[in-house]
Amino acid sequence: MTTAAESASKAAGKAVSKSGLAYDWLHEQIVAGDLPPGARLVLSQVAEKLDVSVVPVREAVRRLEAEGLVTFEKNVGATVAGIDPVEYLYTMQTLSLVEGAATALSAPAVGPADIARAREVNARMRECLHDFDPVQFTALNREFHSVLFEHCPNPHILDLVHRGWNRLKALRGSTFSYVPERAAESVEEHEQLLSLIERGAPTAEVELAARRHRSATLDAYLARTGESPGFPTL
Amino acid sequence: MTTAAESASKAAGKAVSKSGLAYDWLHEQIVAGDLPPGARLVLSQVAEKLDVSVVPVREAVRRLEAEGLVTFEKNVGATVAGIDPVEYLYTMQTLSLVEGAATALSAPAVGPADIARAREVNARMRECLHDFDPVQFTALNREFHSVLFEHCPNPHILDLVHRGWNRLKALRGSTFSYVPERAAESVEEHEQLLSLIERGAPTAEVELAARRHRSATLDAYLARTGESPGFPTL
DNA sequence: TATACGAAAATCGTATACGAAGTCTCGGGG
DNA sequence: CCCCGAGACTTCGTATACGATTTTCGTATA
Repeated sequence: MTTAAESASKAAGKAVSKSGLAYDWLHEQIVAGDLPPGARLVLSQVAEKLDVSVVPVREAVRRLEAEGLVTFEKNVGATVAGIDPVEYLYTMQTLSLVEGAATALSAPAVGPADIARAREVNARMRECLHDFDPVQFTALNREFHSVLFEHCPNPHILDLVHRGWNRLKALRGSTFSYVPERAAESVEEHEQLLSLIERGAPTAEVELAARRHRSATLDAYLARTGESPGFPTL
Repeated sequence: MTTAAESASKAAGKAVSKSGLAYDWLHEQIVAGDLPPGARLVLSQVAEKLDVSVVPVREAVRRLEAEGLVTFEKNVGATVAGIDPVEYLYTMQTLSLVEGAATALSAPAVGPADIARAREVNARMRECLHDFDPVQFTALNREFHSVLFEHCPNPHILDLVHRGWNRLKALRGSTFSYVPERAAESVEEHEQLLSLIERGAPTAEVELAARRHRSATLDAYLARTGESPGFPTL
């Protein structure tokens, strides 16, 4: 018999312990959107599905809670977190902060090969613009930015960036995932960002540009919904 | 009989579950420095000391791991994290990033009463300068900055600030905790920071000042040890 | 003496079992 | 018809037990 656990293990190829297996499986399900926000996670059910006991599942859920991907209420249960609009604002603001820094800190280590790769990805994003393919566009967008921030030498900041992206990705399918008005602008800003990095612009300048690039999406979202942030912006 | 668990519970007054109890106790021990970096945490021993079983302790340790306060190696055990100098650099850099943002975002909500309180704390820091009392100075320093960033409306950023401070506090007693050359400067910069906030300076300006205030301590540390960061700074 | 090997101890990882707390349902009363 | 309470049901929280893995230490051998 082939359990869901085994296929998850095969897919990720990195689960070493059973708690790690449960974590990987749940993380994948949530980030991929198969477990939508608000979905309930019953420990015993997950345990049975993965053919493990509840203890490792419990541990996995607590880890996901620490990442902000699920909320865990005492004696009630775990639910996939995320649909609160204000939470979206917080996440975007935090991501704009840490991603801006990560991109700036990465910049000196970004070589011509990385630049070329990013340009290629950006070109494909342009195509998605014509084809009206938001899903692919979103995926490419993450790939583009990954190239720019993955060389960040500070692992803490890099980890925060990953967490922010994962939180956002978990919201795909919800209202916030894609702001059409921003898509075209975004592709242009990507080009400007690459130019800055290519010419070795000062760290502060790259940081500001990268931060603005993201917070502009937040602004567009706010403009579209007609909401006011209700708190200061960076 | 009075167990260590009960006294910890009484001290914090917030432990609801046993895993929460174990977490609180370990967190307090680590942050207070009673469990120095490198100390080994054996689950069964901690469990016995707190008069609970190993399962809640295990969960507490994983939570602490997520915060970066302990490292947990498979089939080996948990140790209190922290003495690596490069790790100190990463932590300080991250803290300078998030604390700068938190302070800037707090600024509009900081009222005259807060300002007055901060001034009072800063005055006491001046006294510590004369009395050569680094421990008290460090404590007051945290209190001072708490007043400035605790109004941060974004809970994610605020949480990151708390984590950073806790990590640093856990290192007290190690080489990094106190940079004498910075103490005097620091008190002056506090005054400048208060002036900025008092007059309602732009968010970006407050952020930069708060960030610089912290990263300057990092620079002083590097200057003293003669080390080079080996990676870009913000 | 240094090193390789093996057994024993220590410690973690997980399964199972039971108790505690919360939630839902259904029946009775207003 | 609506409100409310007792019971059962669901789900988490923790304890205990056992297996798996690593480390340690003694011993024999080159």
